[in-house]
Amino acid sequence: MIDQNIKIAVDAIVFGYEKGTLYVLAVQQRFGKLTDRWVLPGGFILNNEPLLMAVERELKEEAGITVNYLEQLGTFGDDIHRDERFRVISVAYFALVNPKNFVLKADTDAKDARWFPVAQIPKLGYDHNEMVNLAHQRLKSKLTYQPIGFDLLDQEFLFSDLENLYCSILERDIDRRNFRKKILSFGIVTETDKVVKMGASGRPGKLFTFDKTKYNQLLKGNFQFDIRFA
Amino acid sequence: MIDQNIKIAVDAIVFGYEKGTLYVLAVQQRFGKLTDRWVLPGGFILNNEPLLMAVERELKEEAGITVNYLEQLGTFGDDIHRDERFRVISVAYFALVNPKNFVLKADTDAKDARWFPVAQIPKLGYDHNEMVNLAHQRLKSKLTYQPIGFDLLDQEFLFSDLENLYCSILERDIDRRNFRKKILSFGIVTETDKVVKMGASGRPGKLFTFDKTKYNQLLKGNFQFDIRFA
DNA sequence: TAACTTTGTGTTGTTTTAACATAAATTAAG
DNA sequence: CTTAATTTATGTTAAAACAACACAAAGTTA
Repeated sequence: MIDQNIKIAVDAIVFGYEKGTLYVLAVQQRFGKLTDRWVLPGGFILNNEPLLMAVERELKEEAGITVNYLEQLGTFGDDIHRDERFRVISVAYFALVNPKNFVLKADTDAKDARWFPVAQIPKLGYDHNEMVNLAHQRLKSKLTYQPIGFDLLDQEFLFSDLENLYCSILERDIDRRNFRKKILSFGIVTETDKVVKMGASGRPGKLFTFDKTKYNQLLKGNFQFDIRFA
Repeated sequence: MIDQNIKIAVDAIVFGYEKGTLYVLAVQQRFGKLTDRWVLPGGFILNNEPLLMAVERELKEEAGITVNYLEQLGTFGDDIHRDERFRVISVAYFALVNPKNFVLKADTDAKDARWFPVAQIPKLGYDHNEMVNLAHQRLKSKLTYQPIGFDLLDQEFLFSDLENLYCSILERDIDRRNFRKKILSFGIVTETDKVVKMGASGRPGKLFTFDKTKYNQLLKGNFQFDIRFA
């Protein structure tokens, strides 16, 4: 009665940030015709597996990572001949992770797994470059109205780390003083009593943490996280 | 090799607005076990049919309408037993239409098609109530940062229509004077020379139109449509 | 012709934002 | 050990945006 020959896959665009550079995770295919080419981590879902679980499983299998943040990005299925064997519709997920927390390991399915700077992503298989672009846009816009930047940083961070993250992802200058004032005014970032001397010279800075509990409380009221200025 | 027994469907949450009330389109199932129950318009996609095209086709078939605005909302597939026969994953689309432009007709697949006020949506089949809720939220938030309200109105409208639309969808009072000032300041709404006497008494009002061309021009710069105030 | 209804417009105080400079704590170099 | 360099930390001010508010104009109804 219903004659559909379509398979469903999930793919993940995993962003990592380190020292001023934004990275995307890609894996090298081990199986199939086009072995060796780079693609986003992902794969077919199992019959009884929820979509989110499928993404998490694939990330574990192909790169050995667990993410800090994960949300659905969108479903790509109009490229009807993206796979030669049958039509594939892929549900793409957008993920954030702190690369420091993991050593990438290409486990089961992937031959290799690597971080590529977003500015230098190779030609990927399928419509994956398109997905990365969409995800990148999403990241940029979400950064301004949701406190997801913290999911890319260490739990304890210097204010300058946060500031640099915003600058480099949004690709523009931010006034350090206004930025700090604004962020602190929300009351969702708290100062620890730890002081750390970064890299080389300069005055040591205090470490800060993101207070998620406080943020969730505020959300119940009509608080709006919002960072946008020149 | 890949043993997937999953079917893919599309569903649409179609919003219509008329005289202060926001409506959602639902259709009554004609086929299947659970005949007569209300669901969102939608259905299985064809093997070679792009997702968007599938939605458009279903809307045509089940209700005889074409929409003004259509975008992907999200993919719902975790409710593994939503259909008894096999797992169904559904890509939901969010659509806006002006109900005046169409007479609903339940064509091929549906027994009936009706507008339900969002405040009084019956229990729908599958996870469709959940979809409606998500879409409703999306509508509310998009209204503030994208000029999609116009897709719910006539091409020529009174300022009070626009204002009432915002008030009723966002469910709050808006200062008429500040609202008008703000909208006009964008320069994307132009005054026609037509004057119309609404309903009964009161001073006649000028008709306005949304200048989409101008809006697209502005978008190329760094214009941001944004309406949010008390 | 008076009361009512709806459209149309301007001002003002308050808040938010943008722009900007200097002091404090440390390291590196001479 | 003194000076230069580097990084953190902090406050002020002018300009812009926002919120709150009231009254005149054009028509209809009683």
